[in-house]
Amino acid sequence: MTDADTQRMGAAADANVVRRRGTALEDAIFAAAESELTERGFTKTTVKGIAERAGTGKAVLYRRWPNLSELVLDLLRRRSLDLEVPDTGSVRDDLREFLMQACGLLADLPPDAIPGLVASTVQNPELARQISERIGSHRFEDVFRAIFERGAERGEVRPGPYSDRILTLPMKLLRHDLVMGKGVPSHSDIDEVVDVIVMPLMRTAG
Amino acid sequence: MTDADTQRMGAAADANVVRRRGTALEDAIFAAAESELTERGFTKTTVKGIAERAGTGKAVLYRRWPNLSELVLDLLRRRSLDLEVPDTGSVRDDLREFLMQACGLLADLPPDAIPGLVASTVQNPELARQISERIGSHRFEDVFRAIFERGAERGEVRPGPYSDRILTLPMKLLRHDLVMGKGVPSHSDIDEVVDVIVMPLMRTAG
DNA sequence: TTTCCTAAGGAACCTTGCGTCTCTTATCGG
DNA sequence: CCGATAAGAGACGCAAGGTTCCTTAGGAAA
Repeated sequence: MTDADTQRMGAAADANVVRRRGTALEDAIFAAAESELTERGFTKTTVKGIAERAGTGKAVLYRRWPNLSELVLDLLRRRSLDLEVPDTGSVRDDLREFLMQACGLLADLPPDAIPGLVASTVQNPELARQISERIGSHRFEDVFRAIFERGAERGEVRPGPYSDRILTLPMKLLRHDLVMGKGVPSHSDIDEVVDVIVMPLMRTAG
Repeated sequence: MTDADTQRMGAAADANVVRRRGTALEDAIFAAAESELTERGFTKTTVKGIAERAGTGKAVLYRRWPNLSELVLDLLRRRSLDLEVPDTGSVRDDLREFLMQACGLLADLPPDAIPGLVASTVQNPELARQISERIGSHRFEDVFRAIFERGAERGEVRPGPYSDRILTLPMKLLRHDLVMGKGVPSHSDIDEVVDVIVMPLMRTAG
């Protein structure tokens, strides 16, 4: 009986051994991934680190995800994108409310997470699309359109139709700071974007 | 005499051996780096690949740069930032001209280069600052201010002063796409940013 | 309860690239 | 010519990505 055999038998006899399956295991993996990302950043996070933290083996992770980036992408997928469309009676307040919600979705990601994900998946158009979607892309346009159209009916802003450039403007400005490593936009950042750029632009006759 | 000894002596006797020093060597390294980046993308480019392509050893690269990211950053540094301030007589054309120049500096980088660089350096504030600068940052504000002030004198746009939010707007929008892995903005991207966002905003009474 | 199937968990393995070190010697300047 | 230095080549250690193999816990069905 070799040392390895002894070790295996030892493990098998260990009363604390508890194997998880399915959802419970995946929850543990996701929780471990979030912690590793927060503590180490995306660039320094490893599959091994997540596996160990989740109390499992690398092979278990690779049975589910082909690589780290797709695991992290799945982590983003779990966050609800069902944001509420604010209806405060004022375009300005609707925008501020919604942008705060949207930015809050990514508040706990380390600054290198988005650029790191983008860099590692840019060659794969489908993954690139999913990332773009997860961090707020085309879905958000519908919300902004609804806010502007409602405001146009109240005479607050110019009437539509609104081009993609307009509908993507607010998120692009805030996301720019996020992906450039400046961290999550603050409330005053959001206020400035709305008050200095978006509202003046939307009031013009165009 | 071992095989390794024979090999070394063989190399020493090789009439084609030409060692480069200083600038000539660095030029060869930068040229190799550009080619590797173009062919493989940032994520797949290796120090080894660049060294081999430059006909030198890894240690030579590490004598100059602590890692690949700083080599690539130095590559960006070599590109002149002395962009001309256009004076076409029209704000719109000045903007388009300048933005085309600015974007042209990065035209040959693969789409994962900027996000990759950002991700790998975000934890280092000084490097992050330099990258931000290389892909168009605070220096450009002066150019935009000059263009707008000239236009205001002609009555084309509203008068100053112009906040940072205004002065950073065009580059942020283009840079957003760049960092999101969309590649270098096209001329029509630039036209849209100018015509749909910047000019209407700058014409408003504010 | 027993049986069977399957995936969990652990460990070993291979490859690749980062980064380092050593040694020979080409190159340049004095 | 001589001396100093960095180029070039190769070896090395380590870590992480990804893979494979084996034991066995866990769940479902009989």
